[in-house]
Amino acid sequence: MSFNQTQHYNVRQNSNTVANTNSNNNPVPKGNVLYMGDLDLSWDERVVSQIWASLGEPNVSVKMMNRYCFITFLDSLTASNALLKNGMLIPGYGGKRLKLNWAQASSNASNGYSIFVGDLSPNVTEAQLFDLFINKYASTDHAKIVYDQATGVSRGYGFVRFNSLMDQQHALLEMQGIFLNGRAIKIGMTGNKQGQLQGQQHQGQQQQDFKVPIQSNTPMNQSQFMYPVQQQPTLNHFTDPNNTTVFVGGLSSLVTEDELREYFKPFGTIVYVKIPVGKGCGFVQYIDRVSAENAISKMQGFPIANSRIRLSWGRSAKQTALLQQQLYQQQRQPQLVQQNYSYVPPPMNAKPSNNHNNYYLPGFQTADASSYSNDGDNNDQENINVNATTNAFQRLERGSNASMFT
DNA sequence: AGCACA
Repeated sequence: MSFNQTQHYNVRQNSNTVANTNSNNNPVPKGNVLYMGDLDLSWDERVVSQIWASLGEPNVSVKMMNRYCFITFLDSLTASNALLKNGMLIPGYGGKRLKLNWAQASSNASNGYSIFVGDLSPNVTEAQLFDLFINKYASTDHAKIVYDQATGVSRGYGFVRFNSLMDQQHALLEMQGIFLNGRAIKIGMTGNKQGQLQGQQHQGQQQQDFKVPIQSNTPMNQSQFMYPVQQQPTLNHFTDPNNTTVFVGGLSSLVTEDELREYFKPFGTIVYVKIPVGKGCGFVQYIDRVSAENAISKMQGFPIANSRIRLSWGRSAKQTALLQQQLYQQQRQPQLVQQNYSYVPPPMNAKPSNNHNNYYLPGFQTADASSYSNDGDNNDQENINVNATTNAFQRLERGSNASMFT
């Protein structure tokens, strides 16, 4: 194919450097924005700007993502020239080389919309993960689990990609805490916070993403779902409106509790800050939920010391217990109790639904009682459960952007 | 990709 012919059409004029090489990639130039990858974790916008200044391009704007960023140049000509420096050693930054490419169009859905899926049981396969989502979201198109290069063992997390933004957004809310092979999975946004992938690059390790033809999907009645049945219909720590604790992941061991407090002070009154030793994480509890929500959405990915923090809701045993108590009092009807998590086959007639009543939450039974009510007489319990959870969702949906559920 | 303290 004519890669080598098509790649040169955006070339610069003053190219004494030019010629040769570059027989690789670089398909379609997109305006004046370049992707820059393989960044050192300690680099922030300022550092990257300095690098470009030292390369003779002082007028760039830098948008940091996780380990990569986007550089906007004055015009596409400047960007083209800059791209020629791909692979060049960065002066003064120890063996680091420039890793550059054209940025993808920023508003593209062509790469789909991904979510992070964590806390996976090590034996979960990509096929299983895919099934879990395709059963509920028709636009699911990829599931990928990250494996340790050396051992081949699952690292316990992966990514699921949708073609539809709606599906991604719904999955962020609805799949939180769903059980898969006995574990409550954790859903979060992928690296960048926008909900869209922007600069998807194909580095060397473009592994075998799992892609399942539609007809091979597990039918609903063979789903791998673990349906938790608990004494109480609990809101999980993501959905509990009383939870005001922020979990801080990716925290450098250099950071002290006092420093962490300073970073999180602007968002509201802090009850306490805790950094357990050796865990690489921390906890910040606010006096109210709104402050915590703001902190999570505003500080997501913020660089502290030599790393970027990842924020999520913390777990608060106290609050959960309290809430359970309240709910218990509303509905003192101690039947239908199964002590621990147990396998309950999904409803035979289950189907994807836009109805909140069918959201599968941990400790929450579906509104369709057919699969588990063995006494035939449906009391009010399910309805109470459904309403409590639905209300929680409505509260969440009103004042939230997706990134606070990561 | 990590969830403590009571």
